[in-house]
Amino acid sequence: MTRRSTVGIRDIAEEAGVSIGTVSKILNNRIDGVRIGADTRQRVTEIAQRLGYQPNPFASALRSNRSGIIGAVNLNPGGWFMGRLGMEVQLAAQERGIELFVGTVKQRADSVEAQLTILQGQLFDGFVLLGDMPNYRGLARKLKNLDKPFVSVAAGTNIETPMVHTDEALGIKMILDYLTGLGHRKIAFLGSLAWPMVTERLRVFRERLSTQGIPVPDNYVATMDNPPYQPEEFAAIERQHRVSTAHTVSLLQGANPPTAIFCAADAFALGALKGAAQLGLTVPHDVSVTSFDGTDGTFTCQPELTTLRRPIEKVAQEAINLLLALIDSPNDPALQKRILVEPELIVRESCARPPRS
Amino acid sequence: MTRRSTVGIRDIAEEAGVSIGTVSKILNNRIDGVRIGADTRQRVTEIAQRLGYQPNPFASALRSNRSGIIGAVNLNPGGWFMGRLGMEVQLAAQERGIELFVGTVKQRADSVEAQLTILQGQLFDGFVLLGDMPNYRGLARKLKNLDKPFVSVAAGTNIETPMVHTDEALGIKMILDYLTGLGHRKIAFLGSLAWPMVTERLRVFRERLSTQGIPVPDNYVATMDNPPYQPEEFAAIERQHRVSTAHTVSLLQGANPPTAIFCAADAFALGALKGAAQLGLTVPHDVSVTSFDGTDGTFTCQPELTTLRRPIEKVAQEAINLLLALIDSPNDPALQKRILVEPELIVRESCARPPRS
DNA sequence: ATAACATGAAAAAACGTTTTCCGAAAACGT
DNA sequence: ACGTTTTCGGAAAACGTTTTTTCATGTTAT
Repeated sequence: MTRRSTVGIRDIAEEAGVSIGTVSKILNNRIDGVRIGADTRQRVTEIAQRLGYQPNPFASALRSNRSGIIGAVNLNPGGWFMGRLGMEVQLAAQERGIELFVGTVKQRADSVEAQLTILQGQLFDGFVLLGDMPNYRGLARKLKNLDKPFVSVAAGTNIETPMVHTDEALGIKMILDYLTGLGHRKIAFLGSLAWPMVTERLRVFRERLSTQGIPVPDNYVATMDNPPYQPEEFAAIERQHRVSTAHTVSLLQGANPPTAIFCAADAFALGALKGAAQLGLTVPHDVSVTSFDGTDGTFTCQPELTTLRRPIEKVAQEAINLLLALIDSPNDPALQKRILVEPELIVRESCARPPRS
Repeated sequence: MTRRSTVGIRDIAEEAGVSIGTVSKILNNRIDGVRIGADTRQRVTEIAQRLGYQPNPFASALRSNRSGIIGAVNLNPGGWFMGRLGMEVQLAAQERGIELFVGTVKQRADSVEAQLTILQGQLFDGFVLLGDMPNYRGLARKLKNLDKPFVSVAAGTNIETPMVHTDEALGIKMILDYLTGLGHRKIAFLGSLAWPMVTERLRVFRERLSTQGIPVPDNYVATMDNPPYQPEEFAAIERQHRVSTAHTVSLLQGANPPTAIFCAADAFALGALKGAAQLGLTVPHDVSVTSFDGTDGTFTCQPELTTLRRPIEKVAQEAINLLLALIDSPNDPALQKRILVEPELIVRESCARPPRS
């Protein structure tokens, strides 16, 4: 019994007494053009089953020019939200029976370039680009030249490519309405401008409050970094935490301290909690804190954070759906769209009415 | 100017006036058998460069039977540590110039089987299996039948395959010595036995304390679940948190409460922190808490946790190194080894001398 | 001077599929 | 009965590499 390396289409053909072409057509459910008798179809599928046939993905991809694999590049895999998003996107692809190859990008710009090289290889039928980075627009332009379908997911920058994102403007409005509804008028912003996305959040934050006639003094905007982009910033959770703690301390110690702190991501909110604690202040009694994203860290802390949860599974599913549609019909103008999914406000323990001073 | 779909080896050959076989040999740095003149070599590489040649991975893999891609199956991608490990393993592979395909497994047993099907396809040259699961041994046996090189990473179960893992026995000893050094004699264990790994930690915990003559009463062992395995348990961070909070409360309210709580993973330690807080107790003044893994959540909390950090980057690198070696020489008996990497005790704020009662 | 060998490169045979093209037989219409 | 379709399926070409085999040229040893 010579151990044949693997069972191939050839073996099935032999066993069934048909040609390999026929087997291929049957196994791929080809309906176009040529038809196959029900009985042969039955017999062949049965034999393939019995022999435990596993198609050789390389031969198949080589000939058909479709790999059945899609790629993902995560621009910030170390972040809590983005790390999770990578996983969910994978799950979503799996659900649809598709292989998804996640490429993790290191925190250096040249690494993104390296990933691009990979994408240039014809390994993928298409890909998703997860997250945000400075000069996202430039990156997107390069990707477009690859002319392979891709969708941008959770990118702050607005570009003219298919994308799915949380409706952040709505989310910010939800948080702010909640806060003002509690009576807050002195609301500070805490975040890092190293991400374009946070810059955008700050813009919407200001805009929304100004339409409500609520002033945002400059010293209420506590940002960790000004552009230009510091590459090492990315994913440095610990540094984010330390700096936001310090910022919170000075925010609350300054003149005319805010009664609520709007944090642009979960990691900042945990910093705010710690900063308040260091001053001996109680959240939410002395100051309210909200976070943005709603990752696991928002309920393992004390007090548990009121947060705007980005519906990460939904985002992932929409992204995969859109990409697969795009792969099927790359030129369908109806698919050149933005999908916005609604976030959810999760009210927990970190907000209360402002203290009457 | 007809737009040729992609530039191939054929174009290079034409341009250089050599045969495609020659081009292939040059581009792959083949030294065995046939030699190539230095001048042609030079010329061909130069042309390949200029034309921006990207090899077709499918053609290459089809003929050579090596894809240059390795796979990873993460058995618990939702966990803080394991989620991170998946990313690091990928980074480590990237560092070595290898593509790594991470397969995320959903929290159901049949999903693991599904992943196996993928692995059975000849897509990968080898793979790493990340993490732990009930009946790991059975899984490993099936994987062995695939006869493709693989290494087990961070698996609690001891099997006879190449593996890399943290030296957990050492780590537990480090924590326990630290705790007893502070004067603790009443040390409780908090964790979930849904993972075989935690069961093993409990065993070592008991063993070590017993050699020190320190008793571990049954009510000091607070485990979330008894086997058999509850599939949904996996990755359910929130539930872990809630239950460990409750366990801590009863631990500390019971008769003869412990003065220190050894938590078998970070998520449990955050639960312990919250449980203590709910009783109005202060950590570390009233009770000490240690955690295991040292993921990001251990410093964003209050007080910051003293933890045993598993050196995740090191583990990932060793795993990739071992796997690549194994792919090169699958039968080298010297590679059938276990690699243990040393953990690190990070002392922060959550431990102190026991209160004198 | 001739056999033996080394060197450099061309030619051709894989690799396992998918796809295109073609033909035999059966079914159908007049 | 004779063309004309339809139905089912075989034969063979492609896909872009890698690998093996073969073939010219020198070059050295006898």
